[in-house]
Amino acid sequence: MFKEVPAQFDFPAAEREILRFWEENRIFEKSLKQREGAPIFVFYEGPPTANGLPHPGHCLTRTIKDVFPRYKTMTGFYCPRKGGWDTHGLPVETEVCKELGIHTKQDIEKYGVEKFIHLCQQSVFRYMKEWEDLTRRLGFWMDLKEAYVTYHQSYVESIWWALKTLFDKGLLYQGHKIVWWWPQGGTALSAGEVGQGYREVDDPSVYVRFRVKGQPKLSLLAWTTTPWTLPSNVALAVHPEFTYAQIAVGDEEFILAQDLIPAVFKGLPVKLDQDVRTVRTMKGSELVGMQYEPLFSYVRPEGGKAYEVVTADFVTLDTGTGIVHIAPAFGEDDHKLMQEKGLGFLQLVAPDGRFVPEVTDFPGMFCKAADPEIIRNLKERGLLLKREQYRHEYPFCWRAEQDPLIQYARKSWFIRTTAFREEFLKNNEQINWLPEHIKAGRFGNFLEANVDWALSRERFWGTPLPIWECEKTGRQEAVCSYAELLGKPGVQGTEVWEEAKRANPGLPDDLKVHKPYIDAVTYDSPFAPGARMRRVPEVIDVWFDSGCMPFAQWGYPNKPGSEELFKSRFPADFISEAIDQTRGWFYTLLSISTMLFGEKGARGEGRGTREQSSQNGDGTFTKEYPHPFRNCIVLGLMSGEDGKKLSKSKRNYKEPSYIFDREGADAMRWSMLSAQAPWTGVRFSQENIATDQREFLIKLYNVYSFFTIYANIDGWTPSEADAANYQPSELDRWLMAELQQTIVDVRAAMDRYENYPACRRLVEFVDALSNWYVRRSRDRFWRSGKDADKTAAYITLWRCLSTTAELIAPFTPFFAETLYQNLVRPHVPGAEESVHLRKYPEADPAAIDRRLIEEMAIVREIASLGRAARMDAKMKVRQPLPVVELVLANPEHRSWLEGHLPLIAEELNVRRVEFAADADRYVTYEVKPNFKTIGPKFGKLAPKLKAVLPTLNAADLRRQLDTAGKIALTVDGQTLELSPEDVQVTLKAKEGWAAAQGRMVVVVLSTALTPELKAEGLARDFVHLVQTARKEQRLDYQDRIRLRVSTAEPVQGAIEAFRDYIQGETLAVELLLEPSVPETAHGGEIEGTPVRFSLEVVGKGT
RNA sequence: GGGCUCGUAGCUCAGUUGGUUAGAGCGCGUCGCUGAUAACGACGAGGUCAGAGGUUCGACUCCUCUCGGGCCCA
Repeated sequence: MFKEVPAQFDFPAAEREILRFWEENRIFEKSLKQREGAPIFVFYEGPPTANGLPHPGHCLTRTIKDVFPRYKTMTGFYCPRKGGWDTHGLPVETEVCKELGIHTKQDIEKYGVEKFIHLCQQSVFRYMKEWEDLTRRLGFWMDLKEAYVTYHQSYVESIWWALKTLFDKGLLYQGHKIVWWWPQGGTALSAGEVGQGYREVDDPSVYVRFRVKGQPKLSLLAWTTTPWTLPSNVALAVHPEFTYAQIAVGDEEFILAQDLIPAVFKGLPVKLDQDVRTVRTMKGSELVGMQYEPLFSYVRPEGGKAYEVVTADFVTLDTGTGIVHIAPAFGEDDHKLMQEKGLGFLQLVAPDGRFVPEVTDFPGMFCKAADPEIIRNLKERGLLLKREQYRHEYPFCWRAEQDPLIQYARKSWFIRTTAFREEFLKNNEQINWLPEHIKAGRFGNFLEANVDWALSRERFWGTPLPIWECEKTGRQEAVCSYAELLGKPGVQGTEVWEEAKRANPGLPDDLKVHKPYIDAVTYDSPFAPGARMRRVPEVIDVWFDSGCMPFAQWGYPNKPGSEELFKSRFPADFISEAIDQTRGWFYTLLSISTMLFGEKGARGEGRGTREQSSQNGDGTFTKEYPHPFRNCIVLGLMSGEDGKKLSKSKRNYKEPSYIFDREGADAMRWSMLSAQAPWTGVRFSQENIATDQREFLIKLYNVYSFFTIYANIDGWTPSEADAANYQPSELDRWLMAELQQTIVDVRAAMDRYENYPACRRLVEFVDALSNWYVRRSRDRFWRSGKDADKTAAYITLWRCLSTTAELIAPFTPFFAETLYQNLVRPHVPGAEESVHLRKYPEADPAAIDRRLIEEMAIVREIASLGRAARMDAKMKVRQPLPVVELVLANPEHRSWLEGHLPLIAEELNVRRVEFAADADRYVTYEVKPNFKTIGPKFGKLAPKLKAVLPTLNAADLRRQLDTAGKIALTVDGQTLELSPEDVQVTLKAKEGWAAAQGRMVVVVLSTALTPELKAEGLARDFVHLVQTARKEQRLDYQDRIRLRVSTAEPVQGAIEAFRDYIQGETLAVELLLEPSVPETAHGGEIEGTPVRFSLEVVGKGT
């Protein structure tokens, strides 16, 4: 017996039970264990940060990350899945700040760095439970116990190793450059971080007069959207090739780009044609060296020229005046220009974003907040020409959304990634990106435009930059582990950590490699006698942490045993994250890996051959591209139910747990996997999840339920004996052929990392199973008794469901388990404990009868057309008809169909199916060209051929084709010869028949009814009424009944005539025709004749 | 301003190397079937495949431009 399957299935409850089963029996662990020694399939988990709550978008990520490892495991690979957590950086620091109610860097220092770090460490796993719950409930199999954690000492030391490697090669350097600066946070941010904080804002945009020296009436007009940088102005830039005009307006004169005059004076009370007079025009190059009076003269720039016009190629005519205000402290172009032209430098804003005291008009004001004051000041002094609002994208801190970033000249640490640009591209070229356009598109472009990585952060909770500096000489060296540090001569300061640990024994030891403890550690300088080496104060960009995970997750190379682990699991075969990681994780992984292990890596110049790594003579390790990942699915961003960004506060999505409790995890997974390609930006919708569940899981469930009901009635279970005597019907063979083809197709798609086509194929199969096989086989199961045919049906359906359970296991692991535990495990000796310990189905090519599949497709089309014809003729399916005639477009199909006529007859409820003897009565033929073949063959004649064909006698053409195998005709004076594949013969049903046409066949119904057929129709109607009543009375399937009927002619006669049939169908041991039946009886009517009947149970079972 | 990407039915989405008749599901309407079914089937309405050019015998598909959305960058 199979366990009874309830009519109403509670997916969530079943899933919870299966979760318990998996955990109690350690199925995941076993699935790994049994593949030890098999070829490895390497998966890298991109670490999430657990200090925020997971949302539906993470369900997509985690589903995709789960389905391929599961698939690979079932297909024979060993696929360990080590989890990971990203724990450092600004996201953590800002969360802690919010709780403490503090904001700026000074606040943190006042609060105490040591206490602050402790809070950061404690907050890292704030939502760990939610993440673990989501992971577990979704059925994402992942080793969370052994997860790597980026703040752990071994992880940090791996990063140190990487940084030391780069440092020793001169690839890690300190530079004075313009960085994106977060004033309140007191640190620079990387390109990746800045990119996450852009927002559209209105900024002031001002046109300012720079008075030319010695000519108080003449001004150079410049434009800027950052008035706060004006006090730090050093020069003005013009384009050497543009034409500039000196114009007189009233008693004033201006210099600006000629083409921009209309735009600049727009909105001012100046009529261009009347009030403006051009004094002279000149090339930008002619303005070079012109001196002007500074707007503010708090401090004079140092180190070079100041307050004069220079040329610059970056000047454009898109906006502004064609004259650009240059402040080298606050703009990248400006800074470069300073170096090129030998300009002076002036930085009147302190690192905290406030004006320095020398700026006496606005001392201590936050620079951006001072904009209005500066504008007012300029206006009062007559230096402002015009002021507008300018709407543009401007970056804010990605973690403190109210804080604008500023471009700011600062000394910081950089990685010379630009030296590896070509290598990055070469590596990228070898990666299989899905969708493909990422490679040359977004990611490739990003690599092309590579800039040196701004690595350092002047912050607290991050991997400390492992560089110690000689206090006397300033010379530096890098350290790759705590142990190495302790081995240095004259080490001091470790007691700071030891004391903290003594005072607070609960402190994790990992903290000793963090600030402030690590900062206390100093040692004797090898560069100057008596001097100490002290660590530089910076920590590093958190994104560098995650990019190190291929080796840092193992603690490579410091940790014993890590080398083997790292090298055997490098590179990853598969990773997947959303598209926002293009400049995030995808980049950090690729760039770090290329620099460290690339063919031309920092570790040496050694080369391995393809698919080979080499241990070079100097102990370095390089690897052929691609690495560190071969295949990458880039997911689309998920939006909320309203199509907008997922937003907790807008509540535009249902919590994942809501779906898990309603539709279940499988429904969620299935929807993510089957509804669209994963890189489609998908709109999250509970309704769609429910729909997708109906389309597949519920349909499959119904088949499963059907099977168990009847198998239990007949006491059928799979047995060797039955299998040995398997006599499949044609329908059985067809279903098995479809199943095998499905296996082939699903495997092929999954091998290409294409879950979507794989799912569509499964949907198609389950539809065929449910809507054709089961429907057409219902009678075989319903029949009483047991025979070889019925057994064959059980075997077929059972095999099919069992195999389907295996096929869907990676996609919907819970329901697959439900099926397996009931259908297979108890009934097959030696069956694996779980479907997830099975091998993925392998197709049996011998069972794929392509012709049978095609034939059945035609049969299904005929059935569909027959139903359509009945509909037209208003002839319901219960009414048997004498004959249906088929007219085929392709006579070849006749032999195909001959074996299937009984099936068609039954499906269409007709006595006979015939091929029309006189087809021309019912149809006309049309011969249409097949452009796919005639296009290349005849070129320009093809459309003319199309025009000619309908003018010819189609029946003749068809005959020619039949007899001669070709058609000869003349088009445009040229004789053409058409072969059978050049044309398509189609049919059109003539008016006046109950007929329906398809591409290949016309189905004609005969609607002439004999009294006998009519009576049978009535009898069937009656059966229908009784069956409905049985269902209403909730009778058991096998209950025997006594039927009392009261009706009139012609129904009464029909019932009498078909008494045996009716009793058989309704399981009525007695059928009594009576003048009247009790009031409580069922009532209805058949073709206008009233019928009343009652039924009572007289026996159970057979 | 630049790059990438998307624009197909009321909604959510498919659409294989270009082939002349563009599909599915949901929703809507009509009809039908059902003792596995929270179902199912048939039919119908609903599309200038964002728009304009171009290449081609032939364009939803390839190219160019424009418009609109998204993402990324400046």
